[in-house]
Amino acid sequence: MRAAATDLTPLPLYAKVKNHVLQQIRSGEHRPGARVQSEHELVRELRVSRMTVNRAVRELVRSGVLSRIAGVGTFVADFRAAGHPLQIRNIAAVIREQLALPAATRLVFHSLIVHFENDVPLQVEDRYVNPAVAPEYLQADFASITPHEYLMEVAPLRRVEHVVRAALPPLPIRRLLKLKPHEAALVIERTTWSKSARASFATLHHPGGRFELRGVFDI
Amino acid sequence: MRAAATDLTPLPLYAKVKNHVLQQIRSGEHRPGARVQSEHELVRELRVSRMTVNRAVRELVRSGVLSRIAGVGTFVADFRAAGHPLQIRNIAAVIREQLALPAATRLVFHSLIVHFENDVPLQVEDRYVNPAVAPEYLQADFASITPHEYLMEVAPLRRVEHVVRAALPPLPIRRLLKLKPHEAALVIERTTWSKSARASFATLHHPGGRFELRGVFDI
DNA sequence: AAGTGGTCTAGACCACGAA
DNA sequence: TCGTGGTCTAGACCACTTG
Repeated sequence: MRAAATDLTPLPLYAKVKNHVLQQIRSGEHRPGARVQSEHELVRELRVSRMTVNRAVRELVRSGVLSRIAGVGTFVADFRAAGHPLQIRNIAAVIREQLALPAATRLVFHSLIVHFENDVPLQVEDRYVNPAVAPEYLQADFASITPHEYLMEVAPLRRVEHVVRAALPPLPIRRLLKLKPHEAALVIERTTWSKSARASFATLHHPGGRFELRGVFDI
Repeated sequence: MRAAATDLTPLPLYAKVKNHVLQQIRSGEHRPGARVQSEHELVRELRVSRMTVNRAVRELVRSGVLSRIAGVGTFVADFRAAGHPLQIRNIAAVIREQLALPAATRLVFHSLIVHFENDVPLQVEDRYVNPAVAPEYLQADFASITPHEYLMEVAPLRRVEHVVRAALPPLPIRRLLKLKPHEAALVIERTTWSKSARASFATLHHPGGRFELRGVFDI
C-alpha cells in the first residue's frame, strides 16, 4: 500500500486540462449554458498543444459536461454535469416529449418483438421506426438479426439516448414476460438518431428480478 | 500526401478505422479474447497516422468493444460488444462478486445517506469505501459535498461501472424513500476504481415512479 | 532488445457560422 | 473575413511487458 495523498504518477496533461475546465464549472465561474474558452484560448492559457486540448474537451463533451457547436463555440451543458457519468433526472416532461414523435408522424413502422433465451422471455421490444430512414424495415427478418442491428446496417446511427426507469408494467407486458404478481420491470426507452433525423424510438421491458443493465465508463 | 479535399466520403478516417476493426469482429475473424492488430500494424495496414488509429481504438475500448493492456496488446472484449452501448446481462453471478469485496475486507468505511430535494427523498445511498483509498472519508462533510465528489477529489477515479436493475426494495429502504405499496425502485450498483484498487461500492435506490436514468452516447 | 500502448507536439486543411 | 470546432499528420519520448 502506498499513500494516496501524494500522487506519484502525475496526471496526464489532457486530464489536467479537463480538471481545469471542471474546476471553473464547479466554482461557478462557468455557469450552465455559458461559453467556455475556445480550444485555441486553452492552448495559449495552459501552454499545451491543441490536440491535447481537443482530447480533453472531446471527452468532457462525451461525458455530458460540455456541448459544442462547430463554428460557434463550447458551452457548459444545461443539466447538472459535474457529477456522475449517468445523469439522474426528473421524469416529468421528458418521456412525453419522446413519445410525441410517433404520435405526430403520419406513417410510422411499428414492431413488437419478444426476445427469448431458452424459452424464458428476456425482453419485450416495442419499436417505432422512421420510414424515411429504413424504408425496408418491415421486410427484415428479425429472427436472424435484431432491429437495432438492422438499423445500424441500413442507416448507421450517430447518437443513442437511453432513459432507464423501474416500473410495474401494464398487464399485456406482464403476461408476455411472465412476471410474478409484484415483480418490477426494468424499462429502457431508447431513441436513436441517424444524422439529424430521428431513426427510431423503442421501449424495452425486462424482468427486473432476472436482468440488469451494465455500463462501464473510463474517466 | 493525403488529399482530404477530394475525400468525398462523409465518414472521418478514425471512424473508418473503427469500422474496419468492428467488421473483423462481426465477421468472426477476431473472436472474443483474441488479439487484434497493434496500433502500428493498423498504421501500416490502413496508411493512416498513429494518432488516428489511437483515437479509433481508444473509442472502441471506451465503448466496451476492445480492451487493451499497455505493453501487451489489444484484445476483443469478452462480452458481446458489437451491439448496444449498454449491455444487457444475466444477473446471476455478477452481483455476488461485487459484494464480495466489502465482506472480505477487514475494515471498510460505510455510509448510509438519504438525499432530499425539497423534502422529497430522492435517493438512498448505501456506500462502502476502501480506507486505503480515502482514509479521511468518515471526516468529510457530506452536507456540502457528495461522497462521489469527495472521492473524486481525494483519489481521482479512473473507472466507474454501473449495474442498473429494477426491484421492490426491502422495507427499510421503502420507508426512507416513502414508496407507495407496490412502487418499484430503480437500483444502481456503482463500483469505482482508483488506479487498480477498488475505491468504493455503492447501492443507490431511487423511487421508480419519479426518477429515471439518462445516458447519451454518440457513436 | 523489441514491441506495445499512453501521451504529446506543432503544425496543417477543412466546413461552418457570425460579422 | 475571421474564429470556431473537426480532423489529420509524422514524428517523438515514456513506462511497461515479454522474450
